[in-house]
Amino acid sequence: MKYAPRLPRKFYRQDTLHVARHILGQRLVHLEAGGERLVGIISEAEAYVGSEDLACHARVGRTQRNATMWGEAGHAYVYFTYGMHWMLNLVTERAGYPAAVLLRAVIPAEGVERMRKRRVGRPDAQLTDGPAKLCQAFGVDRQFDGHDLCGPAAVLFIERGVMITDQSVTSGPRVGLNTVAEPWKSMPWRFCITRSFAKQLQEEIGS
DNA sequence: AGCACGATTAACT
DNA sequence: GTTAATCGTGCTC
Repeated sequence: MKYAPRLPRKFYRQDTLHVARHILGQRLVHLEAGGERLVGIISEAEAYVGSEDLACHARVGRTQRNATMWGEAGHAYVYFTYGMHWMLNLVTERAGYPAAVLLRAVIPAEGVERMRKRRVGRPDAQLTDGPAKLCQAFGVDRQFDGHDLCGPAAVLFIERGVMITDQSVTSGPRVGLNTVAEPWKSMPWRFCITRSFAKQLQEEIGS
């Protein structure tokens, strides 16, 4: 069995908005310790760009929690919020500049049984359709903060997937920024695959 | 040492 | 539509 190539570090070094837009259609992969291979096609992502962006964790400066965002591109920034949820981000741009892309949803493609086990009682459509849900389904938590997605030992990384044309992408304001000041609250830095194209992808996976 | 809150979710009305 | 759950984090005292 031959797998698609993994996205190289130079991909993550690009402008964060570009990465957020072009991560759509790529494949999030977790090679579990037990040998299981989990894959999801990325269908929604958001950009968080620098200390000036008042929605970005970097707004408070560098802390122990957000330090990974200041590091080299191509690493995972995983943080804990709301007392119970983990969030997975991909660090972007140059080292020393804090920016990342939040993965908000994927379409399950491989290892669905494992995801169902981690998300007991949920219908398949709700296995990975939220940033905390996909972390739960993929078993992503604190231990992956700082994980090198591009290193030879990576067990969490992004594989090349399908190209998504502009007509199959929507963008809009980021989600959950209730107390964030303008203009940051309304910047259209959230990117989604359209419903119809997502449906098409799901049918291809199912067949 | 104490406190308010969050890049959410699930279960309500 | 609203709200409780639940705790690490960063800020204040």
